[in-house]
Amino acid sequence: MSQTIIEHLRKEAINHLFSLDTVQNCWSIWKAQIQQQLPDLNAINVLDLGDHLSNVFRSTGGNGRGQGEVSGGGTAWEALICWYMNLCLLESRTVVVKFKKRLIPTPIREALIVSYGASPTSTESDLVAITFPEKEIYAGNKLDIVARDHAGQIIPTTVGRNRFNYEKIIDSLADIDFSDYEVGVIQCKTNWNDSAQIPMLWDMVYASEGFSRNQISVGTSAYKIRNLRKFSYSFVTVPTNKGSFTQNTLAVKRVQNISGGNYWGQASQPGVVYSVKEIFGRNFSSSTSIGTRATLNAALPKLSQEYSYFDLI
DNA sequence: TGTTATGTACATGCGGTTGC
DNA sequence: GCAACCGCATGTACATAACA
Repeated sequence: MSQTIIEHLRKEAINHLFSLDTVQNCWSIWKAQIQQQLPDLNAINVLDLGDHLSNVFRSTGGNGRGQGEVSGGGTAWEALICWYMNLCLLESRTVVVKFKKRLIPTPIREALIVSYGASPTSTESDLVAITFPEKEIYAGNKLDIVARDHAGQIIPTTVGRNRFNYEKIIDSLADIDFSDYEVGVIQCKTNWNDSAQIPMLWDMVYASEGFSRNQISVGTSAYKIRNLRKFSYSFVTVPTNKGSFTQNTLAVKRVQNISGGNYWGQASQPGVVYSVKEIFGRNFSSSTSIGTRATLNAALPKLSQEYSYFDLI
């Protein structure tokens, strides 16, 4: 079956999620919760899952790998958001990847590196949303892609036992088309208190692109985020901590103005926080020419076959 | 002025990833 | 396969504001 390089990456990204112990332990419970919210499988219902993700996440609270007891629970939240976003973005040009070196094109990874003096500090291991250019090569069969390395040699499309040569090819394509790529970093946190200053500060650093006096720099000489078509930084929280969230809460103020916006897994609260389902319209509107809803409606019937790796049906 | 309520910051221990 | 490193969540201590 033919597959685009974009859908190849999406499948790899989702398979990676399911390989995590944390996800495996939670998935059967989450799946039941998610299916409850989908009486009928259509784009509106799938997108509206965003209003219920916090409840889905909390449903695995008490069974040993609880978000309350075990540190590292943030992994579970990140994975859930990653799964949800990729489902909603099916067949669009945007893929959300939980930070894994092998899956992120090198040029993009380098553009996100923040250096403090001589030491590079990579961005934290959060989600990276990559919107690929609207070009023929990304829409066709991945095995038909003709890409060349720095020496001008054609890169073979498969290596080893017929494995798609993803890393080499995507590095080459991302290098050539760098200025047509859009990148969104999505910082996931389960709580919403002082930790909100982390995304706030990172957003400032990225927005400033470094402070020469303090030898802080963003990206490498070859790849800068300002050369991307678009860059955004977003914050998505559950949140697990108690408390009221109003326009005046410090934690809210901290993330209210970050470039990609702030979201949670519940219904939007005007002036305070958006439901995570709004992230598509706000940050990834260019990912499809006919709109997220229409694209998704066309893709959903294939969920039981071609896209069975989502393990929803 | 003393007490209570609210909000913010810190310290600890553990899981996941990456490099060797 | 192993070990080191990095980032995460929670509980609690601390600071300040509100109130009697």
